[in-house]
Amino acid sequence: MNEYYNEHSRHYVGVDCVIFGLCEGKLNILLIKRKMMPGKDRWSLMGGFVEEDESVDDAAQRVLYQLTGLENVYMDQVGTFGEPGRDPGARVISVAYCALINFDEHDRQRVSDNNALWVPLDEMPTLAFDHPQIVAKALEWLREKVHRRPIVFRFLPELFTLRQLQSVYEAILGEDLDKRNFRKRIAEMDVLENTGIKDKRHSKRGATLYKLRIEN
Amino acid sequence: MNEYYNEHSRHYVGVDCVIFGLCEGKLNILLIKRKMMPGKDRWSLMGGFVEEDESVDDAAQRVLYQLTGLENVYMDQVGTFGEPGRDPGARVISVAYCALINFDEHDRQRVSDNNALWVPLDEMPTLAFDHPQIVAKALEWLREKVHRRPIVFRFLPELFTLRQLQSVYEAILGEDLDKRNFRKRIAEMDVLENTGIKDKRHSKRGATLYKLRIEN
DNA sequence: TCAAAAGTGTTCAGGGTACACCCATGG
DNA sequence: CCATGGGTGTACCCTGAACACTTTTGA
Repeated sequence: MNEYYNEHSRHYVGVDCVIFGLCEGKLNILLIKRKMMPGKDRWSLMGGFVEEDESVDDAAQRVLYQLTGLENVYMDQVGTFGEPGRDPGARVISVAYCALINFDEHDRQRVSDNNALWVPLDEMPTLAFDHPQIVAKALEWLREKVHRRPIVFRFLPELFTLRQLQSVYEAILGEDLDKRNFRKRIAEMDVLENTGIKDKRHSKRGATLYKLRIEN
Repeated sequence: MNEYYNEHSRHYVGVDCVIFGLCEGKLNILLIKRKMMPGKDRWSLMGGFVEEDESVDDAAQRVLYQLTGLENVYMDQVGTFGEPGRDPGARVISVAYCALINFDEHDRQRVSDNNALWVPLDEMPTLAFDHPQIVAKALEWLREKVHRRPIVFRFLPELFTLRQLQSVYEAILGEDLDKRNFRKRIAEMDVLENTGIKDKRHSKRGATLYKLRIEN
């Protein structure tokens, strides 16, 4: 390390995770009620700091693991937030990440240990700091991405019915979709494999269970 | 500041600017030849550090100003790069920004003072560090954004002809466009104002000069 | 008068949307 | 035998792509 670097300031760098999951047919977000200052008792995103020899992406994965017990989850950056006053406790530059997880696979014990709660998007409380902007940006990112990439499967179990899949899209986009058009579009995507198994939990006839073809 | 923060590491945070401009009908990028280690004598993006009470966005604007003399330029984040080894000199987490500038308005003196050069995209040398990935991401960002927002006007002077505008799109997208379809699409965008002035520098008949309507 | 760039509409194909009925089965 | 959710095809519209000729005027 040479003088060139020493002239400059160093900063705390954080990651904040916008964690989405599907619960009872609604898009939910995982929030924590802060136990510490700053922002004590206010709702916020789960965050953490980037440590010495850790990449920023790894820090996000670590924070997600800590809260949900999930590893190797698909996460994407939604933006970096670097206003000097954004965290009233200290200058923290934060990189925001978005994660899509399968609600049924996460570790509920960890969630409650972290004082966290799943909240439907339409009942979201006002968040601390600049977290409202972060969530807004994450949602925008999600709605745009959904049109281009088969990412919604992250919300579902390995096997799922077309009705379930449609519900996920409807929850994300916030609008009802036409069943026939939806199925046609999915078929054109050509990413599903019919398992031949029927799920009779929700109908007498039984709905075909599909899974995502491996390459996706 | 409390103990909660003190347990964590602090990092140098940088900004790297991918600066695009249009020169002789080609999309160019502004690169510097590094005068210092690490990466001495190699080509790279113009960068800088985020200082104590400066927002990350402001740091990017400052770096852009230093190199081009331009202020209040439209810049957008293209991503944050945080692998521990990305800068061999020290751990630097870098936020990459993309700027679209009007080539004719920039300060050439500053560019040469900074040992910088405009390079057409198709003649770009191999860049130092992870800058090749940064540029790739910026280009992807630009090509996608162009479809959705009227941003290409940033490359042009206040008054411009439709032919000029079409050339900008062609340079960005890397393909020729149909003149009539192009004009129809632009008309539908409904963001241009006909000034009634003719530019006779390139044709005897003269091409109508347009300008962007203020609200955009 | 001609070379050189500006300007202008129509046709066609493909994708997206609207829409209604039969199927299988458990109770 | 019927209520419940699963599954399927067609007609229309609109957007995006292909395509060629007339206008103006300085040299």
